[in-house]
Amino acid sequence: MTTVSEGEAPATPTQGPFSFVEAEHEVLAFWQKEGIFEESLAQTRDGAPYIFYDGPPFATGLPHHGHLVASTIKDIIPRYFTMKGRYVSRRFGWDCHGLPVEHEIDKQLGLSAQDAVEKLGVKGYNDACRGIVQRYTQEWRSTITRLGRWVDFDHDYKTMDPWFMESVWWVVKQLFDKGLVYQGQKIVPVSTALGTGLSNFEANLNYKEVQDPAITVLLKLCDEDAHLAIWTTTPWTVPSNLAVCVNPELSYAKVRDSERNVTFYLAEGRVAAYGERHALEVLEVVPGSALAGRRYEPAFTYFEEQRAAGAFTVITGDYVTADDGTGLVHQAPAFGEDDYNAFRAAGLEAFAMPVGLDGRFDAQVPDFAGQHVKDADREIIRHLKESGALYEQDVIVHSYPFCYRSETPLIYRAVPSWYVKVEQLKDRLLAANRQVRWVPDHIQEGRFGKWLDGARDWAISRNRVWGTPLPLWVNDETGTVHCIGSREELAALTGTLVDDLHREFVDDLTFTKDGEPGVYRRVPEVLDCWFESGSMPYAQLHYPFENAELFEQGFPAEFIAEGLDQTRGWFYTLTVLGVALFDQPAFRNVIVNGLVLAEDGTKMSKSKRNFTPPDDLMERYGADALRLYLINSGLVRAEEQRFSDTGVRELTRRALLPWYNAFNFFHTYAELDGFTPAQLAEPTAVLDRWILSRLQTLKATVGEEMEGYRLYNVVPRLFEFIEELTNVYIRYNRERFWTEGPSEDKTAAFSTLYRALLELSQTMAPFAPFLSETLYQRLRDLGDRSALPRSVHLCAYPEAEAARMDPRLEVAVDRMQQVILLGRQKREEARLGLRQPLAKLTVIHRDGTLLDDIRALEVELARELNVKEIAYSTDEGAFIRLYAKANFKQLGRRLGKEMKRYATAIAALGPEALEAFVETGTLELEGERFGEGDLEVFREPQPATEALSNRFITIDLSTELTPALRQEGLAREVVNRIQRARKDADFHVSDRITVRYVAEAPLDAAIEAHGAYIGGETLAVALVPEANLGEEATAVTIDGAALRFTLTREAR
RNA sequence: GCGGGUGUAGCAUAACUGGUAAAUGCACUGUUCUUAUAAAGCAGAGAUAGUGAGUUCAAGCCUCACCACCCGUACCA
Repeated sequence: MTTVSEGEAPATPTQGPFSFVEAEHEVLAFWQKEGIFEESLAQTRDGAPYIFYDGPPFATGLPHHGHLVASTIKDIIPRYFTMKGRYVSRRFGWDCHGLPVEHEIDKQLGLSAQDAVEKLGVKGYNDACRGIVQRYTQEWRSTITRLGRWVDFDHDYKTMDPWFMESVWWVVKQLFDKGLVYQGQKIVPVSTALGTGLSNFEANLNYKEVQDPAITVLLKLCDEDAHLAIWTTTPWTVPSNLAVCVNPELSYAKVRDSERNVTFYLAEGRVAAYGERHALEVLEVVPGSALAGRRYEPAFTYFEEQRAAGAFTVITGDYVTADDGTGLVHQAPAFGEDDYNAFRAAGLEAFAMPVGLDGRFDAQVPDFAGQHVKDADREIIRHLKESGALYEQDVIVHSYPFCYRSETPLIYRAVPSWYVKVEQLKDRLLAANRQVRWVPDHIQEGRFGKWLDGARDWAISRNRVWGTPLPLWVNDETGTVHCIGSREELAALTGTLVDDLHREFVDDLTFTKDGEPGVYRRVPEVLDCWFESGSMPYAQLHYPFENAELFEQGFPAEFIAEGLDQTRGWFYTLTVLGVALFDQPAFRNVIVNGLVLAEDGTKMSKSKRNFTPPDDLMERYGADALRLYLINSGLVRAEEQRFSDTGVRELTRRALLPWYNAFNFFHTYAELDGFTPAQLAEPTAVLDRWILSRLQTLKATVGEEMEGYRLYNVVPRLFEFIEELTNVYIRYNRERFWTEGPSEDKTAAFSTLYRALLELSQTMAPFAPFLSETLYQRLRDLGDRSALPRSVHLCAYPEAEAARMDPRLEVAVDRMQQVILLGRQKREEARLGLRQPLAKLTVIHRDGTLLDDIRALEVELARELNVKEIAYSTDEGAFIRLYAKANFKQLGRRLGKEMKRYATAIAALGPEALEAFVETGTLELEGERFGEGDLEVFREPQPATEALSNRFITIDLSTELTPALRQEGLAREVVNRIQRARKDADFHVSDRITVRYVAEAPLDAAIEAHGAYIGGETLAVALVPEANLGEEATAVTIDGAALRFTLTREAR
């Protein structure tokens, strides 16, 4: 064993504690000052393009944890492929239109959208929206940049840019020309207080338990003296009743109520329920199909003219059940989506819409005109009672959606709407989806595939103001629709060339066509903002007006990444438009991230303050730690995850800190020794070759995982490598770096550690871009700076080198570590601390080559286990016995049902049979022949030996203590106590001391015998026995013997 | 209600095409250690794998049912 026996102990690094956060800020400044991002693009400009689409976030809020996850992914993949030589342009996008912005305005003004537009005008309203859209851009830019994401903010795209909007118009026209656009009615939740339709999402925000009337109404059949019994909780829709729906598969009973003297039909399954309150006699049971097509008289006569269009007929629908009500469903197609769909399915044209967006009846229903529908319920019920149509009146408690802003009940109501025929595209959508690699893959057939499977036509129009106007002009006489696909076309038709396409610029533009009566006027709607984000691949390039070549090269995109919530959002709209326009998916690879929850498992919520804001987090732990934490979680495969600040800290502790410390160790001694990369030498030492082999494995596996977009497999590999680098390589090799004067071995050690640290920084650069850069720069500073690129991010991604791989060596080191484990175990059993030297360790394995490999690691082994001598033996028989287990995987396939029997027989095999098997490699047992690999042979110690083994290797450690060993152990204990006292006294590591002591036997003899050793270890110039030590002396007990001593610092 | 996902030690996570002592980190208990480390090393204890059934020589993994949680969708007469 070598120790630093004389001279100065190497100085510890002089800098204060390393601050990851500060270092990251320095790196950010460096990147910016030197234009490294731009350089990385310039450098790869001629490489194969790797197209990445950035999904635009809404510009109305600040970035939250979910954005950090997506941004981390969106940074890692592009950085990786850039280092692979691909040209990865990245521009940031902003989603500017849509409800959130309008809500902000409405909130500011305290007005409903309708009132606000009335007050400000379309132009004023849009100007207000425009004004707030960019409110948070600076915060976004700073947070995203702080996270280390490289993306071009200066050449961003905004969905409100006129050129972007023009491409969106072009997209609409493509669909229009393909006959995929039509007008229909969409049943939407309407807030009558705000006078506007809401999205389903908004409607879902505020459900309440309420009481509503539930009435049963009888409708007289035309061809029979009987009625149809319908049940509804919205009496106000009864005046608009146009049909009754039955399930053709259900049985319906014709019953007679003798008290009321009335006959009616209801589902057979509901007879019992109604029978509880009425005396009912079943006259006849018929299938629903028998009722289909029959006509009846409506309860109100306001829409008599609709009879010609097929109204007041019994239609059929599968959705009808006999779970509640009467099993006959009242149909008001203007007020229910099911109703509307059933009407379309039945091919009925009839339609009645007597209610305005304010929820009031209009003149079509004179009896209730001007009344709000909810207020009219009572009077309608009274009318029905008076006419005798009301059979039963009840109250039901159910959950019902309320407007989340005005707290009034929502109503469902038809709004004329423009649609894209998605259903017609379904097969092609599914085919396109099959060409996409999803991470995680279950989304392809699961969530997303199922969503496509159930796709409905897409309502793309919104009755809003702030958005891209729907480019449809309708002839006010003929009803002919003209779709405009560019500013130029608009100019050609209207004579006005506009710079902006928002409503205030195009609403008033009209045109006529030769030989056609009437004037073409624009429809009032704007586009669903999802249509715009779906158009992003084309519109961000202003395709086809500009960049046609660039676009065609880069479509579909190689890669996108967004949250699971985009299944119905961006993923969907991208796919629909990609298929509609080009019959292709819009992206080839997609990583879907999951929802970030607060630490308590609930949603992150600003009001609950159950999370640390992203910026604070990064200033406390650093962005690298955060990035690694995020990608080491289920978040990068669409699983939800509780976010824990301590988890981020943990990443620092487990990965970044040991990594930095490994570097710091290297750097300290490299500087002292003047090591430069110019001296780089090929190592020969076993552990050198070993750690470099492990480095190759790291590079190979990380590369593989990245090609499969499995970010979640990277950090575990990093942990492994860091662990081996610090706790094996450096720990076992420390002394090689301490030795004084030049030596080949020292140069090899420096070379190895340099190479490992340099390539580690390159391998980790996409994931932990800051620390990688910091360490890379400091490694680069050691030698000729021009020999390496200016930034780690300008390096080529390192590839595994086959020549440096040495699997056999990796096994040997693994076995050595097992020997160390076994040795410590043995010491533990014998209650012998590591400070007590032991005489001899014997490593036992029948394979002499393996023992030779281990012999190469003898120095390290002896030091780690504190033994004087190491012996090797291939004579396993003397120490252990063999036992065997069947290799289930291999044999199970061959033996099938016989497996169990043979497994038992194999387990019962004696040592002799196994010796023979190991010798010859074959074995015959109950008529079955077993070869190499069929059995797994394990070792266990012979009873009555001191040996210890695990499944792979065996040791024998002599635990006998000679007086000499004992004395040496005591000397080490003394060293330990003196060192602790030095530390307590705050002496510098290089301070010389004098020790005065008084010791009982046998300590006194040990100190005398090993005085030189003790002095060397503790830097004591003298060890002086001193009988009269003062009170202040340190008193300790070693092995029952007392020792008192004082330390005096020598003048330097 | 419907569709999808998840359920592994106190907590957070892992395991190749089903293959036989269920892995890791934190926390816990014990222990060791001054010369890179905001410490670290080693050992130990702790899991009826949500519950129940099925398929199989063999199930944490496949199938079915149920339960719980999450997401989406619908709330409808």
